[in-house]
This record gives sequence, structure tokens and C-alpha cells, in this order.
Amino acid sequence: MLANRHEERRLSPATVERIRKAVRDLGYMPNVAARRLRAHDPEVHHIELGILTSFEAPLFLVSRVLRQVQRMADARTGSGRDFSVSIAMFHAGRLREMAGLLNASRFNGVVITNTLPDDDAFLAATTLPYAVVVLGRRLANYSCVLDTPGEIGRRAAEILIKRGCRHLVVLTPALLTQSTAERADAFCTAARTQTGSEPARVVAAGFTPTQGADALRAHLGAGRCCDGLYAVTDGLALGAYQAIKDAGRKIPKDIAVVGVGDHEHADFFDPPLTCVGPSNETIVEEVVTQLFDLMNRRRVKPVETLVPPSVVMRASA
Amino acid sequence: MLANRHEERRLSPATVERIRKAVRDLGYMPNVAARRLRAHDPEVHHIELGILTSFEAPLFLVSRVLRQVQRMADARTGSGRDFSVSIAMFHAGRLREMAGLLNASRFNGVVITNTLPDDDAFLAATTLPYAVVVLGRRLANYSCVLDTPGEIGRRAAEILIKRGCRHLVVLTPALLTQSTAERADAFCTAARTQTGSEPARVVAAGFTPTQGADALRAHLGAGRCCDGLYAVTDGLALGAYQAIKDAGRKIPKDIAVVGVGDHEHADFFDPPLTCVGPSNETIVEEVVTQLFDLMNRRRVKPVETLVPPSVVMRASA
DNA sequence: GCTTGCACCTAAAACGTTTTAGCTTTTCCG
DNA sequence: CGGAAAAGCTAAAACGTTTTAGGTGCAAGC
Repeated sequence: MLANRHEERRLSPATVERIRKAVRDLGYMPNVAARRLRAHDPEVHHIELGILTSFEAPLFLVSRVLRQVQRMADARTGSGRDFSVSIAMFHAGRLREMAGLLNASRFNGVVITNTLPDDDAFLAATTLPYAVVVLGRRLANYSCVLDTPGEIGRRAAEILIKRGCRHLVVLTPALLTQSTAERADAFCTAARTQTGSEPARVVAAGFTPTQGADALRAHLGAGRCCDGLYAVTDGLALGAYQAIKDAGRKIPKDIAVVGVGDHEHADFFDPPLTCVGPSNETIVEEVVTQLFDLMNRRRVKPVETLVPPSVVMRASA
Repeated sequence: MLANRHEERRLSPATVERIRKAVRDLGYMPNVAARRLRAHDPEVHHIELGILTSFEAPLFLVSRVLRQVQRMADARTGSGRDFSVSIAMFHAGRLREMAGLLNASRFNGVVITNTLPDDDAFLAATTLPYAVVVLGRRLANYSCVLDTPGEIGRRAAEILIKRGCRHLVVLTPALLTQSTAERADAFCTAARTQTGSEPARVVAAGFTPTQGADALRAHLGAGRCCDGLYAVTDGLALGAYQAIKDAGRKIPKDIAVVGVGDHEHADFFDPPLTCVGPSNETIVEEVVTQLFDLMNRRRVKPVETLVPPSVVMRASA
């Protein structure tokens, strides 16, 4: 019903009310696609960008990507172009069910992240016919931006070993993504070759601090010795802090801790968390550049970008 | 170009490549609105829901709202309905510039939050012709869900006073939203009437822990006495922790701290943060219920819901 | 009684895409 | 070389909405 334009169309209040009542009675729900099609100015192309992430994953990196995408979009808006940017979520492992992905009727370009193996299989099987950048997974048919989990794990081990730690522990969630698994493996390999002994693997039920604390508490409680910890996620590191303090140990004197820097406030942990992990700044920059390059056809073949890790030494190791 | 259906249409590879080249050369960008209009099954109504927040604001509450909206949407999907849910961001104070809001060509229903006064003025002036729920602001022409900042501030003061604190401080950002301003005022009023003296107001440049730490450090450094602190935002509380510890004081022995519980990990702060603030669980539930009620026309007149504060006593006060 | 202006109604066009059907051309096979 | 199948081309219809244009009826003003 005339998106709110009854005034300039000089409809009488009675008619407006009559229409409104009919709308209510019929339970009418307008079709936004039709409205947009009709309403838009034929001169300007409307471009829809999306950042696709799973419900389960944290939004720290995603929101940084969104902000950067919007910044680029704002810079290019005007002169026949006009962008909408949004975050959409899928149930982990069920990306294929997301409406409008396959028939390209929802986005002109997307950044996809936090996928599970099922999602990766889906993506690998069908090349989506628009601009796609995958963050954190290697898929041959798409442009990907990846951290280097092997190097991350290795450098985390080095930091702890250089401090003199000899009894290492790696704290991981039960469901490993490709990246976290590789980080943990590389950490163990590096530790084994340099100290001669295999680090203990402590497995938490999930990603939350509570789950991390529970897992580590059980490990420490069993009397195992531990003087250096690598947590593959900052949330887990935060839980580990609590378990360590509860056990009466000091960070970093008794147990040094290294995290990955995927938490907004890692430098306000107590003590501030030393991090070896993907360089978020660079990753975001790279992802967004590639997305726009793809849309402008400046690039046609998919590329794979490896972003070297960033190391931030703070007080925890 | 035929959303990836060249195989079943039996186009020769040569033609496909020719078309692809033409597409590239022309810089063609498909119109998703047109595609959707054409592609969708006439039997099923597609409903588009959005959560609108400002770029500057944290996503903690927003992501909880999204998850809850999606849960309701999933439960109602099927039998002629089909939902898409997304987060869209506007530049704080410039909500009016967001494309498709005024002409209702983007969403069938929205939750709006983290608005600034300019945005509120815009909303108050034009009644958007679809389902709208405003979170955290009082606007007569929309359904609103609000916390009770007055009560929050008052109870925060009570907690500190009951502990025996007499030299109170309230830590706020420079740009106050309606809620944070009311919280701080109520805190001061309650403190004044119960202790007889006015709390000190410490103003941080912004919302980040760093800014909070800087502001409080300056205050403590100036030798002012302080034994109880209320931070109107958890981010600020986190910064305050650092400043307090740097000054060699203990929490809560020397300075007790109360936050608001808007941070995901407030119970993993060291010591865990006592919070008096909006009850996120209830707020999210209420917002989403109202959104769906509006869309189903179960409710027609806007309502205003006040959500009483939740108090979580932890170790910091 | 005639004009004027207002409120309302109706029909048709337009937005950009995909699908369908029908027709023409090319290719393949014996 | 004839015929069938494959591939290509073209035109038209459809998706749901808003806008435009044109028309009808009614009241007010001369």
C-alpha cells in the first residue's frame, strides 16, 4: 500500500483506514523483492553483499570484515552503484540449506567463513556463480584467505620452549576445524622435535571459557605436571586462566599461557595474553580486497592467499 | 546467466564460455531483486527480517537477538512461508540514510537498536510501515523494549553502599546514550541520599577498556579516594580493573566494582564481575516475541515493555 | 446549468530476470 | 545425400509491486 505515501497522493483518511483494515484482515505480507525491483532507479545498480557465518561461531572477526566491506562499499557508492551489506548466519554444516545461495538470488558477492567439513564439501561440489571469498578454508574453486596454522603452532611451541617450559599442554575443543587441528598438530610436532617429549592434549567439550576451565581443571587435578599451555582459541585460554588460578598456580611463573588473539579483549586478560595467531588486520584487508577484485573482474581465476601469523608478546608467556 | 544451469539446458561449452566472456566484458551485475521475484515459488511467501544496529556498537546482544529470531523463524518455516534473517549496520546517527528503510523495500520486519538521538528523531518523525521493535529507546510510535536504567543505577549504588563503600565513583563514556545517562544519574541520586555525599563522575573518551583504564588511572593518580566503582559498561569495567591493579589496589577489598553484564565473559574477569544490568535473556525473548506478534497482527498498537534488571553477585563487589 | 476541483476507481505499463515454446540452423550418422 | 538429433536463436509470458494515465461521480462555486 504505497509505502507511506498517502499524504502526497491525497487519499482521504477514511480510505487509508479502509486499506489498512483490508491489509490486516488479509494478513497481507508484501514481497520485498517485487518492491525493490519496481522501486529502484533504473540508472543505479543495487549490489548486495553478504558475510556468511555459522550461528555457533563468534562474531569478532566477522564484524571486522563487515566494517571493512562497508568501508569499501561506501567509497564506491554513487555514480550508478549502491551497496547493501549484511551478515547472514547458517546452521553449522548446513550451509547448503541457505535460501538463495544456489540460484544466486540473494547476493552479488559473499564472504564465507566458519564452515564445517559438510559445508566445505558442498562448496567444493558446486561453484557458486558469483563473487565468493572463503575465509579460513582451502577450496580449489574459490578464492581463499588462510592463515598458516602450521607456522602458528610451531611458533607457539617455540615461545614456550624458549621460556624454559618442558611440560607442554595443548588445549583444544572436541570438534576441531581444519585450522585448529593443524595448529595443534604443528604445536605437538615442534614440541616433540625440540623437547623430545609429546605434549599432552587436553580436550574441552566446546569453545566456551567454562568448558575450557573444566577440561584443564580435570587435567591439573589429576596431578599431571604442566608448565606451558597453548590454547587454540582465546575463549579456551580465558577458561584456562581460571583453572590455573584455582589450582593455586601463577601465570606465567608456574604455567605460561599462549593464545591466538581471536578475542577482542585479549590484552585485558589478567595477565595480558601473549598471542600467536592469524593477523586479523591483514586477513580482513585481504578478504575484502579479493571480494571487490572478483566483483570488478580484475581477477578471474581463484587465488589462495596465505597470511603469516602475528605474534604479540604480552605478560602471560 | 542461468544460475549455473547450463548443464541441464544442454548448452555447448563453447557457448557457455562465450556468454561468460560477454558477461565479463560488459561488467554485468545481475539484479538480485529481479532474480528473486522471478525465481521464487508463487506458493511461498518469502519474509525478510533484519536486525539493525550501528557500526560502532558491540554485537553481543545483537547476535543473541539474531539467534532467537532465527529460532522463531525456523519454527515457523514451511507451509507457504520462508524466512531470511540478517544483521545490517548503519552509521551511528545516520539511520535515515539506510537504503530501503523508508520505502519498505528491504525488510518485512526489523529490530532496531543502538540508535543515537538523531536516529531516534528520524524514527519518531516517520512511522515505518512495517513491523518494527525498538530495543533500548522509548519511542511513542513503535513497540519498544527497555531496561529500567533508574532502577539499575539505584541497585548498583545499594550494593556498593551495603558493602560499606563511602567514596563512590561512576565511570561513564563521554557520549552518553539515553540509558547510560539515566543509569549514572540514578546511581548518583541514590548514593547522595544514602551516604550524603555526591559520587565522583569519571568520564572516559569512549567505550573501550583502554579508554576506561586511562580515565580511571588519571582519577586515582590524582589522589582522590575511592572504594566503590560503578561502570556503566563492562568494557569500561575491564579497563577499570587494569587501572585499579596498576595502582596497587585490590578488588574488591580496596575498591569494589559493579558492572552491567553486557559482556559475554563478565564472569571470567578476574575477579568475576558483579553485575547489575538489563536481563539480556528476558530482553531478547521480549523483543522477538513482539516482532512476531506485530507481523502476525496479533498486536496492532505499539506497546512499551520494561524489563526489570538482573543482579548477578560475583566476587568483585 | 455549467465548470472546476476533488476523491476514488481501473487498466496498463514498467522494473530485470528466468522459463517456455516454437522455429531455425548446424552437426552427426549411415 | 537424407534424416534425426543437437544446438542455437527469438519472442512471449510470468514473478508482485508501484506508478501513470485516464475515467467516473460528486460537491462546491459561478
